[in-house]
Amino acid sequence: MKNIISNINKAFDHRIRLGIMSVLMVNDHADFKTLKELLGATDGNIASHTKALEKQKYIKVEKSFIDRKPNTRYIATGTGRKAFQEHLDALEKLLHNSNDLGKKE
Amino acid sequence: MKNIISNINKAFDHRIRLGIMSVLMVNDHADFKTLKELLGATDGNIASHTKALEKQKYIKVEKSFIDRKPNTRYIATGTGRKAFQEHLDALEKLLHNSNDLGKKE
DNA sequence: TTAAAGTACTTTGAAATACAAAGTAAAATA
DNA sequence: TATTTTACTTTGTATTTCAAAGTACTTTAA
Repeated sequence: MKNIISNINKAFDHRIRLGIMSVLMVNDHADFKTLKELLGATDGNIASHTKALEKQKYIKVEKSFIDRKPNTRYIATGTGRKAFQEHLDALEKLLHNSNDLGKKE
Repeated sequence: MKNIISNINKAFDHRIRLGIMSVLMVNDHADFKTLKELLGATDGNIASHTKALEKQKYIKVEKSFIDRKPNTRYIATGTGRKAFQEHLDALEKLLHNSNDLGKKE
């Protein structure tokens, strides 16, 4: 490993994306409105952050109509789950392991 | 609590700032070059991220000369340590607690 | 002793990202 | 039928991130 943050995934740097992934790890899906409320974010915010995660193939979108109204539902992909888990492991290491300069690796 | 990420500190969203704080939590100080090497970042990068943390009073800077060369040393402040610990607690909660939509809070 | 190379940063300005306001389109309500 | 609400999407600005270039020395080497 070259540096102590090399396994921290840039895609999860932002708290809203962290929140979205964290919700989608425990629930097999969540819709636009739910994410918006859970995260206290604006519409445009949810739209752009989900789009970013989608672009990375970390989540996928399913559009349908529920009660005649459009519904956008987000689901974590296998790739996304794996990437997020690896990110969490990296975080764990960064935070609990020694970045102690006294120790040589 | 209004939303599940309300206690996540925006100042620590970025992996480089996360890394800097994490290093400064276990070591009572670290200098510019050390941070740069540990984090695999460029000079300008370290300069701007430390400046951001400084602006928040989360770290402080001590400038001196070591072997006739300028040396910039960073130290986490009490405020910074507290804020970072709270951030970690919030992360812990977000990641391990239930954002399970099946459960009402 | 001066020229070239290295060290330790800081500044800068372009590129990428984040944001909320405004826009769209259909549904519910009055 | 008009008005409001719901569920998003688009847009333009504002902010942030980034590394290249700049500054101010110090060290080495001729």
